[in-house]
Parts: sequence; structure tokens; C-alpha cells
Amino acid sequence: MKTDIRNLDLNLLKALDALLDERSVTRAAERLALTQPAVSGMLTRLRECFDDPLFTRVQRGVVPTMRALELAQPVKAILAEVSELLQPKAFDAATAEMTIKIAATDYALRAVIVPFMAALRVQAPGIRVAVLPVNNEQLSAQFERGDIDIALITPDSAPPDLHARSLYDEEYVCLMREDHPLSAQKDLTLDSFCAQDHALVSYLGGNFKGVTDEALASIGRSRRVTLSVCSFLVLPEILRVSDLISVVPRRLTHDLPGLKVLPPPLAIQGFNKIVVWHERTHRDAGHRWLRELLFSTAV
DNA sequence: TTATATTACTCGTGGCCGCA
DNA sequence: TGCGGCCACGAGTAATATAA
Repeated sequence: MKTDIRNLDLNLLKALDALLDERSVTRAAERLALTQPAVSGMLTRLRECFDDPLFTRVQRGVVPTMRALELAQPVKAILAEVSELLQPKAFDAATAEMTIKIAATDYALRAVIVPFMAALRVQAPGIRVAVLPVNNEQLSAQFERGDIDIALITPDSAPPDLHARSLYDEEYVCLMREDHPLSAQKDLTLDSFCAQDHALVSYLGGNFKGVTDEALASIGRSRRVTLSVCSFLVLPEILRVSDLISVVPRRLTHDLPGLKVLPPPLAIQGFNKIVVWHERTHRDAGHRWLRELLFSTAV
């Protein structure tokens, strides 16, 4: 039989390597944790593969042919490369160069991505981040195609086939301009809260009701929402130049000069923010490091 | 005498096929 | 399309034959 890669496997190369080192079928078998006949059989298959006797029998063992000696170094090199291939690739954040794609709402952008980026720039300056809008209906497909690597969402919109971990529990607070008439109140009353004109964020746009209205309805009260915007990011500017107040997630109220935060006068159900990712990136050292950084920077 | 090669057998795996 | 049964094949072992 002529040399045919289809009949050659790594175990045969390991046997050839052991035979070249030991010059004995019996000792090669001991090294490979096999029996002598097993290695003898492997030698037979090696002889067929390379169309050469490879080893000739002598009084105490076997001696390699010229062909076998030629193979010694290439075989060792191949086995070393395979061994290296099987080692998990080390990840060095300081020198890593990669792009991570994160699906996030503008809320998550400010609450999670901003502190994440501050730490990332220091620890891994070679890593680029692309933030994409969240598309709940397409999330699984986007992960499968590799369009996104991580998504920052709420548990109710998480597909069951993804890995998920809770990031934090968010609560709502009331936000208004610093010199707003209501800001003088130590505790915002329900009556003054309901009497005020409100602004809210409707992620899909155009909606004038949210979790605050549901909480009010449950106690038989209501409010007037006069502005609905589709982004959290413009809300502070609007509140600074108007008498509108707004109920917003607490993490959006950090570092907002000219605005005041008060606890809402009723219980409003908060929400849980989670991170989801696909099996495709689950074990990758770089992605694992990035996820841990995300968890450590989200407070 | 000692080490290698061969033989007979066992066991695990993968391909094929029929069935629900 | 998935599952289970059947079969063939390869690789292993123990026992034994053979060669240096």
C-alpha cells in the first residue's frame, strides 16, 4: 500500500515517535500504556502507510531504517504543534486586538456601556466595541450569524437557548430640574406628583403610558404625560428647560448637573438587567474576560 | 533467552436501514 | 427527522509462535 493520509492517525504518529525513541516495541508499548501486540499492530499499519519496513528486528529490539530516521524530526514537530493546538489559548487583555458587538438600548448604553468603556480603555486599549440597537425578534438569529456577541436586555425578552447572567436590579426615581417648584419638597407627595405634567421614554416611540401609569392605576390614580420621547439621552436636556418631571431608572441620574432626584411617591416595579450571550462565544477566553469586566463595572 | 509477530477473540464505534 | 436495531470493521488484549 502506498502512503495514504487517510490510513494515518495521530495515534500511529505517537507510536512511531515512541518507537523511534525507545527502539523497542515492548518499551514503546509501556510508554503508550498499550500492550506489545497492540504496538506491533500499529507498526504494521505504519509500514503500510509509509511503504517501508521502518524498523528491522535485531537481537534486543528494533532499529530504524533510513526512512524512519528521516521521519523522526517531522513527526516530533507535528506532535508538538498538535499538543499546542489543544492547549487553551491564553488571553492577554493589554495586547488583545478584537471587536466585540454589543446589542444595547440607549438606557444600557449609558448605565452599562459607559462605565464598561472607561475600564476597557485602560485595561484593553486594542479592543474595539460596536454598540447596536436591540432587536428582540431577531436576537437568536443575530447571535447565530455572529452579528452580535453580547446583548443587554431584560429577562422577559431573553431567548431560552442563550447563556444569561443577571447584571443588577434597577429601580425608578423621579427626575426634575434643580429649581423646579416641586424640588423644594423633602418628600414628593402623590397629589403634587399626579398634578404635574410628565415626560416619559417610550422605546418603540409614541406610547404615553408606562410602568408608572400601571402603578398609579393600581391605586386608582393617574397622571398626565405630555411628552413621549424614544431616547433616554435627550430627556435631561428637556427636563432642564421645562417644568416637566420624569420617572427614570436610577442609574441614568448619575452626573446630571442642574437636575434633582427625588424618590417617587408610590411603589413602582423596577426591572432586572441581564447579559446574554451565545454558546459560540461561551468558552472563548477573550469573550469571557470581556463579560467579567462587564459584570465588574456594572454596579 | 528475549523480544517481535501472529492468531483468535472481544469490544466499541459508525454506517445503514426501517419505523414511528 | 429522530430513534433503535443490526451489522461490519477496526483496534485492543491474551495466548502463542517465531526470529535474532
